[in-house]
Amino acid sequence: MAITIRDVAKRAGVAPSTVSRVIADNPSISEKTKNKVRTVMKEMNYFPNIYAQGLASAHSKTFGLVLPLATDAFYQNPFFPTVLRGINFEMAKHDYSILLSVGLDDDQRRKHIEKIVNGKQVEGLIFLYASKNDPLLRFAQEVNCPAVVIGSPDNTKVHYVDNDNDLIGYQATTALIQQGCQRIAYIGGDMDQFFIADRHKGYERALKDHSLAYDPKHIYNDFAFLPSDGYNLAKDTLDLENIDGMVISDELVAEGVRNYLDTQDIQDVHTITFSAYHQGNTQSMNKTSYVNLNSQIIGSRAVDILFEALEPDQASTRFIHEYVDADLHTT
Amino acid sequence: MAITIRDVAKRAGVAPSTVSRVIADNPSISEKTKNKVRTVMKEMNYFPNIYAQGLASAHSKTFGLVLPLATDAFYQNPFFPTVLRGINFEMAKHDYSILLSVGLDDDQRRKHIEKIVNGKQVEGLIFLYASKNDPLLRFAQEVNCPAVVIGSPDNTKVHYVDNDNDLIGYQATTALIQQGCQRIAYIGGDMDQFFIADRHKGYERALKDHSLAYDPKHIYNDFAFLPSDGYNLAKDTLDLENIDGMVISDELVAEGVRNYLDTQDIQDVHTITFSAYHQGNTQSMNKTSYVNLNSQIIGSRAVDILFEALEPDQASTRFIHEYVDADLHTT
DNA sequence: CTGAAAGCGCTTACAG
DNA sequence: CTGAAAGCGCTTACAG
Repeated sequence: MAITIRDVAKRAGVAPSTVSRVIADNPSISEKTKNKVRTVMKEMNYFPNIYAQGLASAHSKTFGLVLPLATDAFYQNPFFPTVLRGINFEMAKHDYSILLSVGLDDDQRRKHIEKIVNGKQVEGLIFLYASKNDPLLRFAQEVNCPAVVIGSPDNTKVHYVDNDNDLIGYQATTALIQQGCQRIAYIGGDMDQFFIADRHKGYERALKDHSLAYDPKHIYNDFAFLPSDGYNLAKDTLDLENIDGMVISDELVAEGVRNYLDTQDIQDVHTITFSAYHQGNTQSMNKTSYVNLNSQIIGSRAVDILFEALEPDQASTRFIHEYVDADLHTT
Repeated sequence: MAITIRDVAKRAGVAPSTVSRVIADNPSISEKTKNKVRTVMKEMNYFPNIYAQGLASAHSKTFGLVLPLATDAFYQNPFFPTVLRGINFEMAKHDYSILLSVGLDDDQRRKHIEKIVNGKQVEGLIFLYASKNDPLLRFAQEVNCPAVVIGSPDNTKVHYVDNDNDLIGYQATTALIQQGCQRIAYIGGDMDQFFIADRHKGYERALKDHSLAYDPKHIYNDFAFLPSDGYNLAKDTLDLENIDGMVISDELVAEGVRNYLDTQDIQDVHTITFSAYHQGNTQSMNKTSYVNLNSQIIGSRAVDILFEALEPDQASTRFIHEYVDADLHTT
């Protein structure tokens, strides 16, 4: 049917094994032979059968990407495409592919992962979220499948990459304090999300270090991560009279809040948020600061770590916990 | 190394070919044998090697999912996770996997697709977008790779699924007219996007059919699809004095527009938009209508069509162009 | 209803 | 620097 390595070999006047080595760019093959074989491959429009390569070499050259449930607000956030871009960038370098693992419920997702991991369709897993007591992550650990989490899971026996959310919460809050804010609110969201809770910790510590009182009334949670929610939050819930600064964990929420402030022409409230990807077009507005999370870098680092984890020469089991630097942009 | 079909066969006291047939649930194997073999497979925690299956059977059991460039505003829209949910739902039924094809530029994306298609890593492609003169789509056609587009491409020689955007543009506009609107604006966005242009056509036709004048001043384009843009559009650009209804193509933009209207307490302007997935929590507001696009169904239909296209018994080449019904919800 | 055998298209020691 | 041979772990006619 399809054209195979034998066909190429025959036409090029070499052995199939030689063609195979040319595909792998094996240094023991002479440039002359390589050129000849490559020319023939082009002529015949030859492409190696990936499944045959995978079976023979025991390398599928693909990673599984584990996404949250498809209903998750996660997908609305620029974080997702940005980190995906980073992952893709790094995988392309290594000529690896991404197999998606979604699923309508945990059971379905687990079965799928079980199948692709045990069935050797993937060499490793990238978790695009960190959640409490994740059964899928536990499974990966049980079967000893190399895995890296993007985020900070409640489980240290796994590789992960993240921003240092405690630190950036601290930095963001400190930035507002240095701009003169005294009554700073923390607009979190779901405190069950580790990054929300960690940034909150940093916020709290920053207040303390600068001798400002921590006031539970200034902590806002329990709303979804959508701009309309930010807008409505500002309109209906925030006690704007008693706030001169806000640390807003989610950038879409921050956008909604700013829209409201603009509408009401409220000019004396500073805001700072955390941005996966800073679009050039955003005019740097007055009293509007942000922390660039460099999420694309998080994605590529995750891939790098997975490749490291795949190296067989690691004497000991160790887990890489890496924090990607974020940069503060104040106005 | 890993446990294979031979190990299972030995332990179960049958031939490897029998085990293979049990895996495939081949009806020619007795229930008794099936049970015995299945028990052993469980005991030994056996999972078939997917690459070996794929190589031997010439079925990779995976489809490639072609995404737009990672920078695309597309990812911000609920359409993406919703359609992904539909795709996943349908693929899970058939026990198929999804291989992602992203890429930082067209060249990289094309090379990757070339590799996975020619290398038999995927049996078909699902395009999650329709764009003008898409080189990737053209490539799929050239190599005769089964493909289905989600959206309406400028190319009829391919399968596709979409809403009937002309029709729903018509229906949405008519709904506003029936609610008494006379000066209806069309908030589109990028007229290069086929769905924006098609809904606009329907809008224009509805006006005509109801003897309302088409006024170019009422057509708004050239802004991005983000809620903040909707808000700012309403604030700075829209001529709200002369508008009593708006057909807003993008639901996030619509959200921004409504936020602005609420703020200004403008109550006499109807809006209607198109929604990929209607969240239950949205209180049905006054003069706020929507068209449910049933995007999840679009996703599952795309998968079904791809499976149909894979059937070898199709005598003639034919292309399926399917429109998924949308439902109008007025207030 | 089941088994023995060939084959899918590669890679990789091994030998030279 | 290159080739012959075995093997990766399955599936699938073919035969009985």
